[in-house]
Amino acid sequence: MKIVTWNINGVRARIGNLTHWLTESAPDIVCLQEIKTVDEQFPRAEIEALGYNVEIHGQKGFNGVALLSKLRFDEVIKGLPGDEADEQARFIEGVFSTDKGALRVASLYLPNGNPIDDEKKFPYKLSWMARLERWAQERLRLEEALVLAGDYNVIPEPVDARFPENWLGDALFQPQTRQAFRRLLNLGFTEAVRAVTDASDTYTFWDYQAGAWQKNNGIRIDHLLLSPEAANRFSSASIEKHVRAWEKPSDHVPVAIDLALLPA
DNA sequence: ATGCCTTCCGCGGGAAGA
Repeated sequence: MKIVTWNINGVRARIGNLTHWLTESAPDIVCLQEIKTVDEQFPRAEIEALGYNVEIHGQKGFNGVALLSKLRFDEVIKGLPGDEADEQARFIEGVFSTDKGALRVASLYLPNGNPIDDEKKFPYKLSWMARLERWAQERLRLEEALVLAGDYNVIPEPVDARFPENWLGDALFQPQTRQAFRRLLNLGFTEAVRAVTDASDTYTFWDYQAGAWQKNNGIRIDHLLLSPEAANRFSSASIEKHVRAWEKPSDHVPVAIDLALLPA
């Protein structure tokens, strides 16, 4: 079963790219981030026509996440618990039936957090990460195959940036950010890409500006975290980098994994 | 580092992104 995360940077602006990519890549489950639309304006019909079920947690103008799945949804939960006042649409989870039992997949869009001296933005990022850790701790107790995928806005290690020195003052590479990410991992997750390669040049994002793509000035910030039950079924991961060279690309590319699971 | 692009909203630049 192929599961992919992709920050699409506007699903309405990118619907042609998305349908082309779905046909080419043939994922079973897709975690989308930054759909930048309310549910009612999501281009549902074009995606359903390709055989996908669609669940959306949208928001006007920015943020917004979605799950696309060839499997039927047994359950859908929208929003990350822990702060009733948080109105930003950054989290959706779906549960599916497989030949090996339940599979839970979450699509997350972790706050950017810049600038770090803003009185709200970086604290919001860190508190969101703390909420995510609590959520993960609870979900891991279920002992399900769990894939926690999305745009984490975290550069985990220096090797995950072409020019790490450029990111020292950035929320994506702060010691507190990296520590919170390690705390999450240390609950018992396997980070899929780093489980199969320690290579540099495994980036998932290239800025639109200053010819970042042409210069390969990239960072790795889109991650898939696997519970032990998912990691035991995990065989491969790949970054679908060629999509960044398409016309009107997102600044992120799809990151895919394969799990030895079949629809029930 | 900033904002060299790009999206969104909505009609004119402003917010947001990373």
